[in-house]
Amino acid sequence: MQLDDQAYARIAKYFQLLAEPMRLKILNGLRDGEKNVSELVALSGGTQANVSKHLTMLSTANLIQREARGTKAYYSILDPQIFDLCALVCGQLAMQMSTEAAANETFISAMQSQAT
Amino acid sequence: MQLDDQAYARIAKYFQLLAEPMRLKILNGLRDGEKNVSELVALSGGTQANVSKHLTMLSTANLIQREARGTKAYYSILDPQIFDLCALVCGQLAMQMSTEAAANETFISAMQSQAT
DNA sequence: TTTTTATATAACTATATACTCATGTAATAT
DNA sequence: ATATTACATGAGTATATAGTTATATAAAAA
Repeated sequence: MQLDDQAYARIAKYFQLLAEPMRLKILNGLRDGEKNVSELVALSGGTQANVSKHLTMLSTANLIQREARGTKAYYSILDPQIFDLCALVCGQLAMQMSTEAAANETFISAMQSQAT
Repeated sequence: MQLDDQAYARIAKYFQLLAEPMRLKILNGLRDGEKNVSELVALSGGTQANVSKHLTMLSTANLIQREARGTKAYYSILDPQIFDLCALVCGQLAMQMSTEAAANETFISAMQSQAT
């Protein structure tokens, strides 16, 4: 696939949105349906200002949707495929970790067999 | 899914690796097999120092593999699933763009029908 | 109308990171 | 031995961004 610089920039910007723990937490919090800002603040453990900023970012990028009802603002996932992305990464990391675990075990038993 | 803070941090770091145009370009350059640094420098249009740094990062994170042969260093993709990630994002962006395009067309035809 | 509740945002700080330039290092060639 | 080629890396700079604090805004309640 041949991509121009603008395409790389766009894809990178998309990944950048997912490259923050707090945003991932927020997105994961929205997995089972819409939540308002206060709920997400409680759920994430972040400050109101910070959560609100992340929500604005995600909303601007059309990853989530905002709907104001009364004094509250409800956010919801726009494209659930985000979770496919996260699942892929999780699988990838799980594999890395199990590989490391296997290496550790090898290392440990090697150490043990060397022990006097 | 309940994830602890460390898990979010790890997933975020993984996405961070994919959140740079130059790294995406390099990874895409490795899609059809191993390449050495000079080849990747030529292909990406970056400087040798910068490409080398990105390669070190990707290699440290076990996204790619390094093999030195003579004075050259050949890099190759370790887990081709990265491309699944990119494909998902590309699909997502394509959809966004077509939505925007549709909106633009609606806008344009609305404008045209208003024209005197 | 005043107060309260819920959310957004501006100003600021601290940190991370992409990049460049210069230099180090190691293998091959002369 | 010296030079060359290929790559890695340290130092320094510029920029982006996550976070905090304080404040603005807007709807609902008193």
